[in-house]
Amino acid sequence: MKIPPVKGTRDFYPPIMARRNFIVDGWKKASLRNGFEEYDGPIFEYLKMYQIKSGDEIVEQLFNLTDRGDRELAIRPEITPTLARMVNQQVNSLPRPIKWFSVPRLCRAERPQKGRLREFFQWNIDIIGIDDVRADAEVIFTAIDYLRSLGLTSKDIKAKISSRKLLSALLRSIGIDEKDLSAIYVLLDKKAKLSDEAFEEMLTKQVPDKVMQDKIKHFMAVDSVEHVVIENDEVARAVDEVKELFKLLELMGVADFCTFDMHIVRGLAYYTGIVFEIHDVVGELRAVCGGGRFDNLLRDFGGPEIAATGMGMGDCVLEILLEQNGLIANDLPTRSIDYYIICTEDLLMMQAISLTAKIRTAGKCADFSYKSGKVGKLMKTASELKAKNCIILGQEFIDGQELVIKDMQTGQQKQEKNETFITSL
RNA sequence: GUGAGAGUAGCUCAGUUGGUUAGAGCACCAGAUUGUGGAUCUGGGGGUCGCGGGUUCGAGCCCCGUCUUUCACCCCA
Repeated sequence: MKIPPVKGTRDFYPPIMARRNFIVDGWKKASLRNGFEEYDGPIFEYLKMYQIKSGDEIVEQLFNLTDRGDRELAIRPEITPTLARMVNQQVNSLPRPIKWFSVPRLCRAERPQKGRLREFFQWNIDIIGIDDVRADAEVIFTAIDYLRSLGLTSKDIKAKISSRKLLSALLRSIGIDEKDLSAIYVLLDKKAKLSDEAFEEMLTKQVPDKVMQDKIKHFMAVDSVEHVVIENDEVARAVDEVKELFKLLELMGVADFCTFDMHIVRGLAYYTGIVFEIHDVVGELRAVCGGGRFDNLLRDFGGPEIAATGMGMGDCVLEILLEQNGLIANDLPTRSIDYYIICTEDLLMMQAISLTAKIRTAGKCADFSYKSGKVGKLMKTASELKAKNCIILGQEFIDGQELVIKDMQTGQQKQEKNETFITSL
């Protein structure tokens, strides 16, 4: 019986696995050089954990199960709740700031489409315990640092940055009620995807007052934080914070990657301050990454009120972006063989295996051919395996324990006593 | 969950108005090649034409259903 792969999943054959490792290794390196420590949690959690922030609708988007003890569980669709749980558990003993990263495998039962699958990897970095835009700046910098290290430039990608605090202050300054804010956030978040007419219509439904509508459209059209009209102290403070953030990003040398964009709202309710998304400049892909400040998260998961900011970057959109820009090879090496051992006759096979084992024991990568025979054919195999060196056991070995060692790059070969070679490793 | 396109060898695809035993390139295996590598040539293996049903004397081709996939919508942590 032939069983097909499950919808929305990927099989990582060695060449594809090499690409995944290229991405994941880059994430880990970027995290570590920016001062983050790695953590991970279980691949499933209580279903309830994901309902706290997102409500019951989210259950349809989750892979959930009931275990034999009747526990309602779900495969993790994100790692932030796990992070909140883990930090809360040890909150009094963890040194601040907590700068943690993770590259979890996540599952969401959504319909697959371009840049979105049902199982994927997502790089998460979070800074907990710092109520200051310096932390937001560092999160944004780290994301850009990674993308830049792969060869993407400010002509390819932009970090669009805004502030929930600013938006909230502006909306309230024109008389929007606190309880209507989240509905308007959702609408504004969609604006880029809607036609002007459709947006107009939805806005009218949400905010019937024509004067208020115009005010919203007016401040949403602002293209620089410098041009925000200071309505009151609260707006002024929010503006100052955004200005400070841009100053820091300038200082960190990534200002050309960053732009202020009022339309970045993020659908998620839990953001409380700076929010940002990184997009391809062409704008045909969904966001490469998104994040922001969520100062209430730990409290919402039963912990103390501690400031937090972070971001997530999925591998699907990123891979498309890298592919489009020719920044990820499709023939990345799947292994690296230092020595490939071949022998011309079957009676040397035992010696070949013994030699291979000795090289491996010495810490070098070695492999041997299961077949003895024609040197030309076996060498072709060595070549296909991209072995750095090929060691031939033949007449020279029979006559005097001599190995023929060929450098596959230069084509030069030398002869060496078996014992001498092994001790030199 | 809604809508549209696609599905033929491991991969990329041909396949005539429906007509005998379904093809090519690449990949794989072997030989040419009895001690020196990415080439060339020759040969070989590999298919329930996604699956199920229907129309027909006859279906890879037409119709229906279903699964998968691609793209868009909903959603997007």
